Amino acid sequence: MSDPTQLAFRALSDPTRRDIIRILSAEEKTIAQLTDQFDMTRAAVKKHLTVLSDGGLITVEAKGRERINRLNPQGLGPVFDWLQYFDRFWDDRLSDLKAAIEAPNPKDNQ
Amino acid sequence: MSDPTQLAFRALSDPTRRDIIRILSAEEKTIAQLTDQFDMTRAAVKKHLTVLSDGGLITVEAKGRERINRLNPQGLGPVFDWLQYFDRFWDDRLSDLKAAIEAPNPKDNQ
DNA sequence: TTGACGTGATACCAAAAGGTACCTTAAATA
DNA sequence: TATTTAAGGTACCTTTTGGTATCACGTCAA
Repeated sequence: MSDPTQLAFRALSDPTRRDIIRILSAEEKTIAQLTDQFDMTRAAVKKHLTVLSDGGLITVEAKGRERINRLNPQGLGPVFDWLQYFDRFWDDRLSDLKAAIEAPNPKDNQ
Repeated sequence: MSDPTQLAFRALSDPTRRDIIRILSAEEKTIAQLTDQFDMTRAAVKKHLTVLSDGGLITVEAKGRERINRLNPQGLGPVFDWLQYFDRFWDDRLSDLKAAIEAPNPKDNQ
């Protein structure tokens, strides 16, 4: 399966994965650090991270023996693209969001 | 399972269901009419409709022996609520969307 | 270099998801 | 009323998913 939209929606469909995303939105974490916050094994957390990575929602950087997991906000792009289809139901107000999302380098103010 | 956010994300996690939502955004349909547009049985389509209904994304009206399936745009509310958490990554521009979504009676212009 | 630690990979299991087949029920109509 | 047709319900099958257990590998530090 390689459709980015499907991969992103799938990644968001699990509550643990949504929690991980929230945690990573505050601070980058290693797998072990994330595991501390859940009642499951490291292997299970790592599987979720793989799904999130496949969905483009996080990036992983190997650093020594650790793996630093970071949120990739742009990964939500396909989700917003899809949702944007429903513009008409909200009077095109959703278009504003779409434009905002697509602005380059979301995190810095340009 | 009864968490509205989870039910909505789950409903969106399948490509067939997202297609159904798009179709219903153009026009209301019976189960049989929807089945015509997919390569699967009516029972399978009906299962997807049940998931969409559980997720609050569609409404179903019994009309004689038929069931009229309609899009319920407000059902996307919990999804936007969740996504809104990431405001800061887009400079609070996502807040505008949130406000738009939460305006009463989205479909009529008030 | 030895050991502890963080991770990757694999095998395995249970439950959920997506699908079909079949039967029943309800409504429109001849 | 009898027939046809659309829909619901249930049982069942297969694949995927979420989880554990276990072992191997690379890296850091004593």
